[in-house]
Amino acid sequence: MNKPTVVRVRFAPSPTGFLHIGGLRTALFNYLFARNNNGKFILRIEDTDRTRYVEGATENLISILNWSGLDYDEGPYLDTHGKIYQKGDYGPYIQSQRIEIYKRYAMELLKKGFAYRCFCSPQRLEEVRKLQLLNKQPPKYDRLCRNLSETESNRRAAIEPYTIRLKVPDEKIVFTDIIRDKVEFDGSLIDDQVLLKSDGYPTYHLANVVDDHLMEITHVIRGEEWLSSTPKHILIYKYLDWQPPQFAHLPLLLNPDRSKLSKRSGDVAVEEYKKEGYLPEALLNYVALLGWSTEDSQQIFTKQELIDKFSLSRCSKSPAIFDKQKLLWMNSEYIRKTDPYKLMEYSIPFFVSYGIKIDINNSEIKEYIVKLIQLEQQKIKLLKDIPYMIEFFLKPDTEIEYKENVVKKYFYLDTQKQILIEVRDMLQTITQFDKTTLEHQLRNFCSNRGYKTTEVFQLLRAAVSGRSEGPGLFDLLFFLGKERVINRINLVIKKFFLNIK
RNA sequence: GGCGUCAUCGUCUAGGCUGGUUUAGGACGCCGCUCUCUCAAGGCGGAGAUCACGGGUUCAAAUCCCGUUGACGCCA
Repeated sequence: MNKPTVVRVRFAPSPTGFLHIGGLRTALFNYLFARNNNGKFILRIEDTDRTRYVEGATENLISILNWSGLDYDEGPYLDTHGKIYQKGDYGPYIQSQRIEIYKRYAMELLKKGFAYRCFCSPQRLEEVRKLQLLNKQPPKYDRLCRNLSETESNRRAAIEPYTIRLKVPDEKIVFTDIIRDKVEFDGSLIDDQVLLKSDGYPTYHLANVVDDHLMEITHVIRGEEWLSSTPKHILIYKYLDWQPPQFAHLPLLLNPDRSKLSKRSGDVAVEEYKKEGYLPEALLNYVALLGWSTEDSQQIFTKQELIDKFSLSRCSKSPAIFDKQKLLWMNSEYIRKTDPYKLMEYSIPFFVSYGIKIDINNSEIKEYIVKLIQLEQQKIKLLKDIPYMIEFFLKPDTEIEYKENVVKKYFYLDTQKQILIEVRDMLQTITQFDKTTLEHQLRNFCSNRGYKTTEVFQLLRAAVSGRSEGPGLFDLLFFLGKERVINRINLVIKKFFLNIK
């Protein structure tokens, strides 16, 4: 009886820093594939390369993955105190806690004759490599230790450090990739990969294969940079008598200069996008379109649509450049559709870093901010922009910043002063200080006195906000309130027109 | 250096398997007009791709085949 095969996929990052945009895309595709197939999505931490380990990187990875909304079914999680705990029947999910397992399989390979001990020193390896490069040969281990007799190998193992290498046969290794179809490699050209390092730690290749098997991973969905090492993995499966999973190698994500997306050029840390005020849904939606598309070229997807419509067969093979402009557009699309109350909540940390203190226990001020956000919602591209866009509603009248170009343009003519005085006096008489009344009165004011609306409205805007752009004037005045409006006009008259007759 | 992968507007891509319905479709960006108290958003329109190149198969190729080139990745 075959048990029904449940789709199981994993995202297996190395904790070497922050979660990378490329990593997020890989995680997303795994997530979508799992959810689409009613399968399991697993997080595994591949931290066996101790030289690249960064303190706190695992916690970081988990928390940013959490922020992105890609929930997984098994793996390490963070508790409320930020401590790691693990959940799932296939654990531990952190490779550094599985070292003995890898050792065991390395030994099995050794025993079966599919691997061998290599006693070559790093210095000798380096010399061999140099010589090969000099002769324009591909740098590759010369297999010196491959033919050591068993007794010789055992004898030296007792007294010398050694690594364990895979015996790569001189034959063609062919496999079918879901995205790329048939891929063929010549075994005679592949290096005898080190599986177990002299310190007893496994290399990526061994640990990865062992875990994928033990965790019953059915589909390996990863970046194209792993395509060339796949034949080695296939070999390990074969030698251990295991059924290999199906492979799908995603096209690479590139910098605008067409190099592999890297930390060196541009922002690649998901953390950075969070800090800039991108919504996770927008980031995910954008990244989903890098290497995947629907036939009708749909651009905006809900998460559920993404899950329902996703399929590996619609993934493209060619690499994609990460285009920040389009991401920005998509983010504003999402912000426009987000509930203003949520936007208010999301924007609080951005107010803090902007230097505006908001009393989060004061529901009145929060309501007010929600209204203000609503006024500008169409224009917000990043959450980061919110404080700047509405700060003049929140600052005391005396702290309004008057832009230089505004002062030059609006606060220097005698007629402008006159208009301000007249408008102020007119506004003073309005008892119903609401939008419709304001609009009605201001338009009447203009037509009665023969002023152009643009002239008066922009002048008023400048006087109360210090800017030449912003929300509609009547909204602006209404949400400021009569008292502050009058006060600000007076302040401007005093401050800028004092020297004018 | 070897091996591998890829190749449609500046960018993301549809179409390619099952050749003609494609004067190659959509999205971002760009430009213009419009709406308008401003900035956006919206509406309308525009520019932008000899489908990398060369050869073949065919009445017909972006689509099938072969080769070349380029880009990128991996191996240290």
